[in-house]
Amino acid sequence: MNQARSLRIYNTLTGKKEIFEPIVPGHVGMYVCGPTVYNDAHLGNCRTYVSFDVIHRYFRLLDYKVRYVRNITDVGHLTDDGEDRMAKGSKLAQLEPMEVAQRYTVGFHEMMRILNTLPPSIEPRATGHIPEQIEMVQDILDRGYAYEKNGSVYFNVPKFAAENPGTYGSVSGRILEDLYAETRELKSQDEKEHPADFAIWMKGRPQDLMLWKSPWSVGFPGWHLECSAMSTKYLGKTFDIHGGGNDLKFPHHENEVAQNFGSCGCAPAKLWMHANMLLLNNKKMSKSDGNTISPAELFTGTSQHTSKAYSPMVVRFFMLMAHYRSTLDITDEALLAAEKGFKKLMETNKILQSLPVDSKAFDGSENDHDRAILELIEEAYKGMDDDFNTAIAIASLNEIGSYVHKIANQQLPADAIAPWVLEKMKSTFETFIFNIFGLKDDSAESGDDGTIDGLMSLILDIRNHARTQKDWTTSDKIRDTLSELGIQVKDGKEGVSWGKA
RNA sequence: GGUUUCCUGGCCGAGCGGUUAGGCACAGCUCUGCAAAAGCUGCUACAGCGGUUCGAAUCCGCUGGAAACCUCCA
Repeated sequence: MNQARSLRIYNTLTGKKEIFEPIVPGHVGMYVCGPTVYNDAHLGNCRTYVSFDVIHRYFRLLDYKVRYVRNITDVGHLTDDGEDRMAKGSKLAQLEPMEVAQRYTVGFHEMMRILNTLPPSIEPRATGHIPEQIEMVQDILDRGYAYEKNGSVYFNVPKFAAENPGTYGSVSGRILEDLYAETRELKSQDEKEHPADFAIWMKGRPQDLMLWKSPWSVGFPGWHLECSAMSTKYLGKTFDIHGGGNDLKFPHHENEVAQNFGSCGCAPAKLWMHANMLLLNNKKMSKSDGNTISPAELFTGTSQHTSKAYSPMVVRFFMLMAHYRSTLDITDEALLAAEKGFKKLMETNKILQSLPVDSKAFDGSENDHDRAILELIEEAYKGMDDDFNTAIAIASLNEIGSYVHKIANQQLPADAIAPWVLEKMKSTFETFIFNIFGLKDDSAESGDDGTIDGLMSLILDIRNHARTQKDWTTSDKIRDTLSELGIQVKDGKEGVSWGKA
């Protein structure tokens, strides 16, 4: 696998798929907006990070050196009542703000681990980059795109937009005139010269808990500044990809672009990627309005919205069945279908890997089956090349799986497929399932050291013996009892196997 | 109110002008002591109405429905 493949990625800035061309050949710099750690990660967050995890993994598969930066925001986001989120969380729980941040950061990491996402290369925290943010505020002031009022500093949107045509609104598609018309008089905007302006430094009030010294006041950085400052620090002024959830387009990403542009005169990212929302009850999942399922509820089956528990890998697979730019509706039926599909794919892979390869029969020949399979393999990669279309890739694997079963069931002779093609099928499955999709077999976990396998093989041995004696009472009792325990006995042509139902 | 997106078979979901996407469910068959598992076969849909085109789910217009953003959210 190499970078010769032509990768097309949808760019929010242009509204089109573009051929990906890295700024530095062989390298990818990618920044993804991370979570604000003031409460538990919810499933919507997970979908975005799973999406970017697959993107990260695919770049790596293509042999790019990826620097993947995903921040932790542990300061600076105000709630609608004007209170800092971190402060609010800490007051409720009688904790230091950093205790709140720490608790939920740990929880977030744990969730990312459970969902088998690779860690980012750098995970900077907003509170660890206050000097960088102050510096950026100063740069913006120096370039004349901000003004100070009573110790707070505001970004001057109209001036910036007028002097830099085509920048403000490039991410969200918003037209400044509409913003003017629409921005009604909201509370506490008295200091702003224009309603579209936004704070890049806020003077602290007595009730604020997280405060830093700056040339303008003792206060804290603005809502969007940390991403601008940290992406610049670790990826440079202009880098390849900036990603995040769809709901961050405005105002967060729009203002980020303005800040970066305003401080250095250049665009931060060439390519902006946005993952779409996870839906529940046909509405966006949202922690603020309670329309949400926590991952824990999903994994334990305690949500009112689901009939049973779904494993993290089933949830991950469910997410991959849809394209990252589509909204995805979470329903019990859809999860059930994903669970079946996931188990079948994993089972198919097991069977495939156990098929013997007759290496001496290599003669470079191809028949129709071979060509069809090679075509399907190519389609799986083409799907990924086309804006990371995991749905296409999964469909292709399923079709290849059909050949696997036909051979395993001897509906197709073992030599119907050339050995080298069979080898390629094996490696393709391994690559896609584990390296690209980031799935893992979680059916057999529970820290078992082979005891269960041994017991099962003994039990199935006894059953088999009973069957040869035509002792159906005994053999059926074994099968039925195991079934009650959630273990399914599978009688195949090649012998008996078992799995958790 | 403004901006934008979406509307695909029983369900989920690809699709970006011309082939059956795929999965789940369902039905029939094969295998099997019975069953399950597995396989095979079937199930051909694109909100409605117009238009462009040799040809449209795919492009354009209108109508209807839904959602997102415009305020913190992935």
